[in-house]
Amino acid sequence: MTSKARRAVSEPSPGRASGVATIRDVAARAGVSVATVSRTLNGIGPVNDDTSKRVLAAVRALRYVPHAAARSLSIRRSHTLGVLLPEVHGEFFSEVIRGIDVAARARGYHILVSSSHADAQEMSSVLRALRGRVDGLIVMSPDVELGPLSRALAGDTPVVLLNSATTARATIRIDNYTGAHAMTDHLLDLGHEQIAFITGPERNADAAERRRGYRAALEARAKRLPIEIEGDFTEESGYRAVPRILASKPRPTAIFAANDSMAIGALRALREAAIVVPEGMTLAGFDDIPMARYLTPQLTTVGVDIAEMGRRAVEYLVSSLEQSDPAGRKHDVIPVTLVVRESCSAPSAPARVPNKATLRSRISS
Amino acid sequence: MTSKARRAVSEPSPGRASGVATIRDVAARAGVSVATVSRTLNGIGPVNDDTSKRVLAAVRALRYVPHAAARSLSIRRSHTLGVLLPEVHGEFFSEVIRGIDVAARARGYHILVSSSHADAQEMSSVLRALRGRVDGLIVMSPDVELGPLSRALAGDTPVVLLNSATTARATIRIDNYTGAHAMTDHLLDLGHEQIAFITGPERNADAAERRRGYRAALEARAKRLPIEIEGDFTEESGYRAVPRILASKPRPTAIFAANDSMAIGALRALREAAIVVPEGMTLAGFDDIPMARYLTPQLTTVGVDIAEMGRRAVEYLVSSLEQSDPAGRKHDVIPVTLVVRESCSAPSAPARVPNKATLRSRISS
DNA sequence: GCGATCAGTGTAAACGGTTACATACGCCGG
DNA sequence: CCGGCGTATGTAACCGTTTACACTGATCGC
Repeated sequence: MTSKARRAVSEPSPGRASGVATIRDVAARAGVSVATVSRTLNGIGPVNDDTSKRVLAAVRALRYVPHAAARSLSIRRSHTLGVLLPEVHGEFFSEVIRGIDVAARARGYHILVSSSHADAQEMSSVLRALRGRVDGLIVMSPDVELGPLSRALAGDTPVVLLNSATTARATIRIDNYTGAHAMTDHLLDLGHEQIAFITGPERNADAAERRRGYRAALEARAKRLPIEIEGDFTEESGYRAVPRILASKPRPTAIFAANDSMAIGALRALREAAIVVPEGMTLAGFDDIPMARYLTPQLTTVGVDIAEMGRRAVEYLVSSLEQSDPAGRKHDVIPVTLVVRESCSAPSAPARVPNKATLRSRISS
Repeated sequence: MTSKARRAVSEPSPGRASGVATIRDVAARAGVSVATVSRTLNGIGPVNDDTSKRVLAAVRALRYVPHAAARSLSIRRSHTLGVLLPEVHGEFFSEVIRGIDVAARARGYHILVSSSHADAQEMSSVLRALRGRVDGLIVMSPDVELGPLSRALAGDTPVVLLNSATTARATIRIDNYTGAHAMTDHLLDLGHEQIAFITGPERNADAAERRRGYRAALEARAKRLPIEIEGDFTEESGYRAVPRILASKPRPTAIFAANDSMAIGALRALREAAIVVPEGMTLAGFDDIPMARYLTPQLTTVGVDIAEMGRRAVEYLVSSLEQSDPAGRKHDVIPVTLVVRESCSAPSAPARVPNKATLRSRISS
């Protein structure tokens, strides 16, 4: 039994020699049991007023702070939410995190962030490493297929998916279809007949929905066929799309890019081609990233309340975590707004934007 | 002893009835002890080849994933880094996180992010809640005083401060002084004699250094007194600064804003006053946020490699964590670059930017 | 032929909390 | 006077890992 001496058994480190105080040190100092300390600190069960005071005094004296890992192990809850993001799209990203963070902290949760996951392989491995670390997950993976993801999820961890095309789990997504439809309608209303659309990446769920909205609007109102140029959500691809758009005949009078980054690229290309926006070409984007209103001309686009998406994700997760009520699969849709600025006008006519002010209209149900 | 029956003692849940497999389940299935499983999985100590195979097979069969909290408790290490950020400055924020995240994952660490801390009070409480959850901290708090912060830090947790004015801990900061000095020199070189400076918030460390650089450059080269207008890093404050600048006499021919956001605000105000940049007024910023190159005219500014700052923070933290060598207090400075674009020219002369291309020059040592 | 060394494994004590159950006491109604 | 109940507290099992130490054979040098 010599091994028992490895640590002076329960001896509450008299000289504060070792690192940090534990609940046992506090108990010893307050002259009570660890149970009482725990009860006092967590406000559970009846504790005498005097006792409680002594405990709290000991806590302060020892600068005691409970050890989160120990607590997690015991109560089987980490009060932490995992946030998995794909390759980051700049501004979008920080907004999502901010929304999630604020909502989470308000509910007493921390967030563990992991971004830039190239492939499903890497994502699974991160997912695995998260067991025992998080109580729930917020996963944004518009590109990645869900097969590997589902397999990596033990199944007992609640998950909410952001902008994913699936019904297998709870999802929260942007109303891409309605947004794209409304923007296309707006352009049609202005009198444009040839509206080119720069698409997003092939396998991206958001991109697919936006294209669907564009096509549906065209089909419903005009007899024109869609004019689609391939893009991949990068500014560069927007830039490259322009020559091909200008070459198509009849030449389009409006360009609708599936996201703002591509619209920015297109704007650059148009400027280099000495085409003035909106007089020579109308241009619209999607997302309303902060930069959109700083462009010259200010970009007409579809506005998305990104922080709201994060907020709702947390809300759903926490409530399904704290009530044993499973809350079922929820499929929440974030409404979008049409944000009309300077970059659109009637074909071959000057811009007609009231007072240069931004005009926002809610378009989702 | 009836209480012992609370759980069938060590019985490895035969029907997988309970939640998830533990190391004991794996051990039972492989016909070995938990120690052997642990050794196999961690590659520590000698394990027979056959045994190891059996263990791994059991792991796969049971879809066993080690429980992070239990592991943390035992090895007293969470392999997680805490990242505390102040009220978020949009783009800056996402870059820092990305830099940190990528570097951390490369070294096998996770990151726990907490942003938007209004006051020191709130920050301390978060700091406290992090004990047992993180092995080290990256804290960015240019405004907050370090008193409360230091007190909240138990002292045993390694910390690296980002952009803080202190020598009490390891710090990594941007070379604000040199950057501001170089930009002021640049404007002087162009021939400007009256250069107005829009300051940052009173108690912000970055802001103070930038002002110091501006003043030093003026003092060294010109006989002119500094012209300083108060700002607070928000776009709005940049906007409001312009009328006051235009009113001062002799009227300045150049504006140097202590960050890009304020420069953007100033640009808007100048446009509304029908003053063309750079012909009617030269304008410069600081940070080189992504938006800077999309403005019209593109903004001349001081470039900072933000992700690099995150990377170095992780590097320092991890190395001081893994070697018992404390590595001492390190004070690292991130070099900056002068990014010359369209928004600056000689007074009352057209812009003279070579080919409209961006010109970057490293200016820190 | 024998102690020393070493590979391979098991046992059980930590890690620092929570909490079911037991205990002790005071007070109540009958 | 006694069973019952509520309050306040202590004891120790448990959460799921890691790892110091003990143990068993086999191999080796001399």
